[in-house]
Amino acid sequence: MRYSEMFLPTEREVPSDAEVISHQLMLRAGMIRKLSAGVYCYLPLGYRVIRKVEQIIREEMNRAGAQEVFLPMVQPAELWQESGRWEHYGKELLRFRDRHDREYCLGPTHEEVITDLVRHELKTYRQLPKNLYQIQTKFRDEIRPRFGVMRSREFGMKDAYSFDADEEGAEISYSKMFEAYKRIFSRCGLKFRPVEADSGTIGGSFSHEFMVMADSGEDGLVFCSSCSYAANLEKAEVHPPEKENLDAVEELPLTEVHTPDIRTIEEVCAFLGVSPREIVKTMIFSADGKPVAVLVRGDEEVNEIKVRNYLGCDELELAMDDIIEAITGAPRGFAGAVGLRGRIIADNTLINMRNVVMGANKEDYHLRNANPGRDFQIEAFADLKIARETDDCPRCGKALSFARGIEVGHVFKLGTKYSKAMEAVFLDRNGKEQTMIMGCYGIGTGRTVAACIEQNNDENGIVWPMPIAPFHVIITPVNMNDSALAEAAERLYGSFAAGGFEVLLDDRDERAGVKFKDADLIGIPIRVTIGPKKLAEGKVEIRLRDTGEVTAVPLEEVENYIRKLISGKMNLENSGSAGSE
RNA sequence: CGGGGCGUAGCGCAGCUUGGUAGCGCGCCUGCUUUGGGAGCAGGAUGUCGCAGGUUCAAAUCCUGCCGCCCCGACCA
Repeated sequence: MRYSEMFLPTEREVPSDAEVISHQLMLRAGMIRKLSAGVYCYLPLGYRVIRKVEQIIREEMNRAGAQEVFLPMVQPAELWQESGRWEHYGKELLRFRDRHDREYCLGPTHEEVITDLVRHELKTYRQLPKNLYQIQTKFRDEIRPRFGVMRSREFGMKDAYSFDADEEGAEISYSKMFEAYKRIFSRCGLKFRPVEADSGTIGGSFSHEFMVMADSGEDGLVFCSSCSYAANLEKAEVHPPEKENLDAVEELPLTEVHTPDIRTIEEVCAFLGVSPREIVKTMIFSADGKPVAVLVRGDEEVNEIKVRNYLGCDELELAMDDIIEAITGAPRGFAGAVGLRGRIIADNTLINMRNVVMGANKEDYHLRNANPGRDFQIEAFADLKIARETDDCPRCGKALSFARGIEVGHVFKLGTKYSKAMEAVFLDRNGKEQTMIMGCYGIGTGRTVAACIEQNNDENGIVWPMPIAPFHVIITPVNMNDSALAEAAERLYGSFAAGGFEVLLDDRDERAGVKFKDADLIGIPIRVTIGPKKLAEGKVEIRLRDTGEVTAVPLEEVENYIRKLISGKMNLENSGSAGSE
């Protein structure tokens, strides 16, 4: 490709509305342009990278035995009503009507469509297992799209769906995808980590997220310093403390204390001279419209995902002030368990609580020495808090580490959630009807590219790993008006292209500095600089984008030299964390 | 949806408080010079000042409504 002919509008200034580095660089490098909130155009440079990622995904999915299909983006409401998600998916599902007033939605994911397809065609255990995947544009009407293509409303995704006759088969399908994902992200040159995850609205029993390690990531990650435990912070389990024998601890008399306008934990601590550990925080939630009080220790935070999963509700939100007043009889800031009307559940950390401070359910009053059993009843203790540095690994008890990551892939064991609801059944070898066991497996393609940039950039721009670089090599003659340089560049360009390299020839009539800046910005791994001094010696300079290392190479050796460089940087396929196959 | 902010040339911004018909840098076009890390000089083009209504002799500027975008929160493969 000739730079002079390419649609590659680079920007030297940082766009003001781009927050994260990958978004800034994708805009500056001319990879994407925004059309509307959370909706982006991919320009040639950006789309080349997307296609590289897609190709790696295809190769690995096919290798793992999956077959590519292409499903509709526009989906009829009936299918979603059948699975129950027309009701439960919420406002993220973009719904509309056609000219006949029939209801449709834009596909945010394709479980319904694929299950419908498969139930009509697969009838016997002999036809199972099957794994079908597609690379498709999805639409989710995100409340707040942000970070460019990292969290957009319209986005590219590879989604795969497995159908098995039994649990063992489903297990195998899952682990095949798990291994394929490790290979895919390794080949993309990413530093990543699979973690246990909550399965969210997709549902199912068990899931892993593939997280690209990045400080700008939206997800908190927890992993054990000693064993292999790793989980999304949303999911990270916390072991209950040892149950202590509290018989020796005297239950002191419950006392009401006047605490004028003292609401927060900090204020209560300061006012009463106690530590947050001695306080019980009473959070009032509305679970599918019904109030529930969740108790946690004053120094802990409620993990709403855990609460939602424990209660088995669809919607969970902090209750509005009117609900708080209705069940506590006091304004926000003075809620407590004593005399509270409604369900009360408590985090495990509180199983040994004795003589604690909590709100009095009365404006400007708190209680000292509240005790469960005597003063209030707790329906159940459960793991409901957010894991912290002070918590131990739930598997081995050693210290936990925390990091941030970007979710680029997610594998789910769905079980029979969709196959049951939509009657995807087959006959087993005894002629008996069985429900198919499903799995689903997603990879965000645009997000993978953005995550890659988050990990691979410097002050000058993007630093592409070779396997997904939009071009392998850029040829930069420092002056197009010097015919010797221009001709040498043309000859190299011809031989590189014939040699199968993906090469960009910067034939623009620009000063060397401009070309160097652009080459760095768009992140091409190898730059061949053609300048007058070296050319007079029959040499060109080869500069590596990642290390900045420069080598002078004789013209006749350049092609071989670069061939070796490229294949050397492509070998991520066989590197460390790639799969075990 | 709640809170905050922004909308002026392709991009980044000033002008708005105190109304008088729009400016800077970068980019773009022409010419000359220059040519190894975002060149210099000279000349030039480019604006429904987000939209609609109102106040006024006069509105980018004041008022009202709407739209779009960004940030924080709630939400989320």
